[in-house]
This record gives sequence, C-alpha cells and structure tokens, in this order.
Amino acid sequence: MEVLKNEDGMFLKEVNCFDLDLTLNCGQAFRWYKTNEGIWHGIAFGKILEICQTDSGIIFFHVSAEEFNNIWRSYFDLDRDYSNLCESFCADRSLKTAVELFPGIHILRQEPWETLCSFIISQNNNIPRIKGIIKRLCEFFGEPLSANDFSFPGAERISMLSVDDLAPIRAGFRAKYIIDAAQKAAKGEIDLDRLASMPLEHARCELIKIKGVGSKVADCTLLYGCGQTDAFPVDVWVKRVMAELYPNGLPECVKGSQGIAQQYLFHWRRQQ
DNA sequence: AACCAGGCGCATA
DNA sequence: TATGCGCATGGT
Repeated sequence: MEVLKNEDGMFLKEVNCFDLDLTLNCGQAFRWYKTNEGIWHGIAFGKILEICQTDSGIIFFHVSAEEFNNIWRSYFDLDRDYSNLCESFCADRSLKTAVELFPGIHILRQEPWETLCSFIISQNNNIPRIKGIIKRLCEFFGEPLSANDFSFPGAERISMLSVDDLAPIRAGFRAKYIIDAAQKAAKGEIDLDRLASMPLEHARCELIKIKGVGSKVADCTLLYGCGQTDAFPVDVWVKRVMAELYPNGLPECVKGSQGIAQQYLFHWRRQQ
C-alpha cells in the first residue's frame, strides 16, 4: 500500500485485499451511505468522510495526512495483512469459498460506545431500520457537523435522557437498554476504553452487565469496536452456518481471527 | 398483509 | 442447562 497526498486529499495506491463496498455494506457499520456518484459518505470519530474506490486506488476526499494516520488508517484496519490471513482461512473448504466470493472485507475499528449502542439497537431488527434509528439518534442528540450531518451522541449525553426523551428515534423496547448502557458507561461503572486491552472473557462479562446486552451484542462490540478479532458473534445467520457446515466447531485455521472469519461467513450466508 | 429482523430478559422445568 | 414467549416497530 502506498499513501500519497494529492489535490483531492489522501490517495491510496496498490491496496491489496480491500473492497470498500463490501466493507461498508456487510452489516458492521450503520452510518454509511453511497451517493449516486459512487462516493461513500459517512461519519465516525466526529468527522465527516467522503471516500471512494476506483481501479487505481482509494481517495479520501479533503483528508490531511495527519487525519488519515490518526483516524482512518485504523478505522479501516489498513495495517493488517488480509492477504495472508485469507490465505490461512483457505485451508478450510467453506471459508475458501466465502473468501473467494467476497474478497476484501475488512473489519472496521469503530468507537466502542457507538458500536455498543448500535448493536443494542440491532437486536431483533433489520438493517434498514437499524440505520434509520441510528440516524435519528444522531439528528436529535448529536452535535451538528454540517447542514445534514451529526456526530454520534456520547454516552454522557444519552445518560441524561429518559425513555420518553428517546421516543422520537422509535427504537421500541430497546430504548431502556440504550439508556442503561449510557448510564453505566458515563458513570464509569463500565470503562469502554479498557475493553480493548482486557482478556476476551473478562471484557464480555463486563458488557453483559448492561441490560439488553447478551453474548451476541457483547461480541459485536468487542469485534467491531475494540479490535478483539477473536470475538465471535453468533447471530441467526452464523448459527445456520455453524449447524450446516461446522457441527463440530470452527476449523483450526481461524484461531485468533474467528471474528474476521465470521464476517466472511456471515456475508456469504446472508447473500444466500 | 403476514412475516420476520445481526437478541435478550424472564419464567418455567 | 435448556426451552419458549413477548417485545416495539416497520421493511419486504
């Protein structure tokens, strides 16, 4: 990968094994929308980003080298060797199929609170509606970043609200869970910033203390928000994959990166 | 117009 | 430990 600065912003050449469409469209992040010009527009870490991928590389519009290195490099997991990783996965017949059908999916490293909150909202819900609820959450309670863009509201802000205050985002029964999570995070009863450096089991136990957070939401938070690549979220789709293809458990070749393998299997199975 | 969605809490055995 | 049910809301 070669990182260059040009008149558009930052330009990445020769990026191996990275597909922006797949990465932003595989159900791990909910604040990205593709414009009809083919440019992805999204918000993370309080920054608006416009990004697109062409045959020649990836353009991060209006981004400085500093912002790229401080935020987006890790957000898009650009320093992990996915070629090598996927090669290991290919020791397993089914994973080989998934990796070859959908090469270039990266696991995003999102903010812990946003990830936790987003996956609380995801339970018993579908992706278009999850995106809608999160959009309204940001519009009502986030900080304006432009005419149409808002930051993801912090746990401190949400912890001040009541279930009734959240009514306009139409989160349904999940509203009380969002507030419990915000209060525990704001009080420091659960330190979200420490989860990344905790042993997986320990971190999972912490998260499960929150009402409405079970093992699935906990594992999604740890995988997509804390960089714990051995967290393995099991939802309905992955449950099907496990029953159909891995009745005796995961293959040895995914050890330490179960979560990344999960993302390939999840996306493959969901595209039936 | 039913069915179901990247689950979880709670009750019951 | 293991099932089963209800949940708010709305996309398909």
